[in-house]
Amino acid sequence: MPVGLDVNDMQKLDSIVATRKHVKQGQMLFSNGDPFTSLYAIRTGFFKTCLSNEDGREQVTGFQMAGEIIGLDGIVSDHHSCNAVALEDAEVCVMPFANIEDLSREFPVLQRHVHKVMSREIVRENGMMMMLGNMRAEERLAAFLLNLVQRLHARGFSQSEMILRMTREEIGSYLGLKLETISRTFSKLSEDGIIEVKQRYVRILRPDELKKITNPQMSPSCS
Amino acid sequence: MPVGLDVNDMQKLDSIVATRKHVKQGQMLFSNGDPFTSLYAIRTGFFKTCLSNEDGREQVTGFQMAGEIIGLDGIVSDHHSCNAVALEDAEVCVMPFANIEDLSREFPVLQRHVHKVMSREIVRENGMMMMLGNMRAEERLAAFLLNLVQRLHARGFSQSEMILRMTREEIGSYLGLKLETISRTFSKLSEDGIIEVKQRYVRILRPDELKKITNPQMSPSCS
DNA sequence: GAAAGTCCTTGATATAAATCAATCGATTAA
DNA sequence: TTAATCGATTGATTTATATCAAGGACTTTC
Repeated sequence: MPVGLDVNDMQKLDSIVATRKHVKQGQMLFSNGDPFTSLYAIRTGFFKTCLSNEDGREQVTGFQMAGEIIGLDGIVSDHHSCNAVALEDAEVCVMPFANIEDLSREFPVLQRHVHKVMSREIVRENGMMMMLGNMRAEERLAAFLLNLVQRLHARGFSQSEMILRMTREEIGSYLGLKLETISRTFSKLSEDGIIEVKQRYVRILRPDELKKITNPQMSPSCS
Repeated sequence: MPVGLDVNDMQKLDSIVATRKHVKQGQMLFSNGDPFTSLYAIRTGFFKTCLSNEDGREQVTGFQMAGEIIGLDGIVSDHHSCNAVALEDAEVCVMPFANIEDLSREFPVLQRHVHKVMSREIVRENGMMMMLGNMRAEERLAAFLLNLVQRLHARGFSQSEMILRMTREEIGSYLGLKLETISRTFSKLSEDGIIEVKQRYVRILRPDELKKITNPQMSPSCS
């Protein structure tokens, strides 16, 4: 946080993230209907958030990794409206929302940060609507892989290879496709020499080609 | 606002919504790339927000009516990332976001309200992902009509009939379908005696049947 | 190390929605 | 009033993805 805060101020802000919680792979951090008390900052590990229908259909609404915030869905109704499941053993900071609101009034920089985090989530979901409403399977998977590797790279990992933390079915649910379609699309990208896939391991061999798939109409001179 | 605020406080809060702006049908209130300065509360009229791709594909991300807030997408990057277009002549309150942040620090009730508005939008978009990822055309249109008429009813209009403010193409874009599919699905619901449609006029004849379409797996005893 | 359980891949076929095309109706302009 | 335009409907056909089905590759358990 880039501000002129003194030691006392820093201690107050630290109090937001004072308590931590471990979540084992497969466990839920919170689930639909739970009372909302806190936002969670992921310290380590990997989560999915998902909704389930009355008739059992599941929609994965996001995959979250270290440094990202989950739980924003709970603010509006004081209850969570989705499930947050750890896809690998994880540790989160529990940030009681009452504290966040109190300290936001005292520290404009925190207030601004909270607003940006929420707005970022809105913009991300706007992009998901574009993806789900307009893109073909290959475009969706290409955009998904580029987004994932970019976020991993921002955390110091490779910009070309990764280990997926989720199954084909979960990717499919996120992208509005069936697991078989995800599998076939991986195979297609692999046959085309654009990526290398071995189970959960993915390496991006030709990132430009992958980007071109997400922007199919781009003229060659623009690339 | 249900709080113990004195006259002076009320005047401060009113200052947020001091300036108004008229937007003619077809005009944009803001568009992708515009600097973000304000949120807008719709006083009268009807808007759509939409994203366009590099290659010209358009995704309608929402339809907004009186009392709803648009512009939240701009907070994260200080620039808007979508277009807001008036579908009929409209009037909005211009709410400078700097004022909102200042007064939110002073009035917890306003702070809370801002957080809920943003969270509500996140939850709505979660639901859209479920719709776009998992539902069939008939389910999407049924859910869309029920949502629209419910919001209109909350504003004092009929709970069974409405005039659509948007074209079939715009509905299709919102629901991830083509305009022909929207038209055919309207005709199907009409033939089944569930709704009556004449151009932009829609009347819901059998709301329970419409709800059943959105929850296809519900057993009869649950309805 | 065999068995069981997950997850993934691939093939054959079905299907919902898209696309292409023509017409119709309603509104606006001349 | 007649064009002209825009939006909506409907039909015929195509297509991308889903579905159904079988087998293969890892991983975990005992």
